[in-house]
Amino acid sequence: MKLPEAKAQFIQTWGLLGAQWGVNRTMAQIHALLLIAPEPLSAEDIMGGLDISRGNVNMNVRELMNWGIVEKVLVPGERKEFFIAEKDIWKVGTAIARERKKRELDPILKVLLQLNKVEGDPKDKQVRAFRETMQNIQKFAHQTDSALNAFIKSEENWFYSTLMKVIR
Amino acid sequence: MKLPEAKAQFIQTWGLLGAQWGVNRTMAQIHALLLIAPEPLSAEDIMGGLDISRGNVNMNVRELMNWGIVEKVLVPGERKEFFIAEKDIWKVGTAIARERKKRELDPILKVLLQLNKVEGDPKDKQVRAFRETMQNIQKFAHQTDSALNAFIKSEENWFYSTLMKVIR
DNA sequence: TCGAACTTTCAAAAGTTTTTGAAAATTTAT
DNA sequence: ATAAATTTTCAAAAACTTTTGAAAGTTCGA
Repeated sequence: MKLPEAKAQFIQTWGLLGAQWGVNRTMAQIHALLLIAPEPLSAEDIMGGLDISRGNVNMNVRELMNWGIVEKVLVPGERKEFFIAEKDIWKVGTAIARERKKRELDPILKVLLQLNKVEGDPKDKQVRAFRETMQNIQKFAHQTDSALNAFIKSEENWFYSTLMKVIR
Repeated sequence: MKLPEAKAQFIQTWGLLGAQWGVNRTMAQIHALLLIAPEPLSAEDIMGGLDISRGNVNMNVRELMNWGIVEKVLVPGERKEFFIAEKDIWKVGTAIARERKKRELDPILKVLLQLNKVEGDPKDKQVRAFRETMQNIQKFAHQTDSALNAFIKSEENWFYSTLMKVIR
């Protein structure tokens, strides 16, 4: 396989992976394109490289910047804005974990906290069973939360070590 | 909050969480409904409980069974089939991790293996940079893979493991 | 201040996923 | 063997998400 073909393949695979990770496909593809670009790319480069519209580029690049894995750079002598991707894959990984945690785990932790305060006779089997289920889920969610926080904080060798601690 | 309200709230929250985890919302809601049901539920109970069609119930219950977190049970004297959810949340967690790994990580590992075999002059900066990026991603992906495998394999009852942590 | 270069917005169009429900298939009781 | 009960299928409809592209907004140099 030659380089251009390999690049195209990577962009497409990264896009598919992103889609399954709850990242929109185009956003992941833009990230891939920037990740393997030797130079900063302009909005137009991205439009051309992926064959997508200007608005689409704008929207997704903005989101990538929100996630903290792409940034704007200014190229001397150029009026346009250029973009580069974070190349340290660990940082990319932790950024994704952070975003997902924010979107996914934090809200349920909040609701679970409410739900095991459900009113009712503690002698009622139904009430007891419900509370127990909620408490179990809460414990699980908290463990996951701890593991993710440790991951986000750690710079190296994250999940394996944390996970071992939590599971053990 | 009273029990019925709490149940409704839980179903709705679990559904939203599921949606963000790449599980279809209805599938997650059916799982939630079964998780807090004191008795096995029939297809009709689920249709009524969530206000969805028969076909929808059938399809999503089947998928939950594929994931190994819901099973069919027969209630003596009843002709219908009934369903119950796995109540051990740790098992549910590992099932989800297993499915997601299968869908998400395994395919990219396969492609990455191909991609750092890209042909080209090792003196070419472009080729070198590309290979390096691929190798970094591969390393990251492999570590994630190991971590997930450890998580999935750990058969330990999660309750026991938390208990140990609390006691220790 | 003007206008060219560039970026952002957003409503409508295209694409994708999920749901429905009626028909077909299967199972079970008699 | 029959028919009633139940489950499964699947094409079409509905709901949801993403993309487009033209128009509005902004920035910057002269």
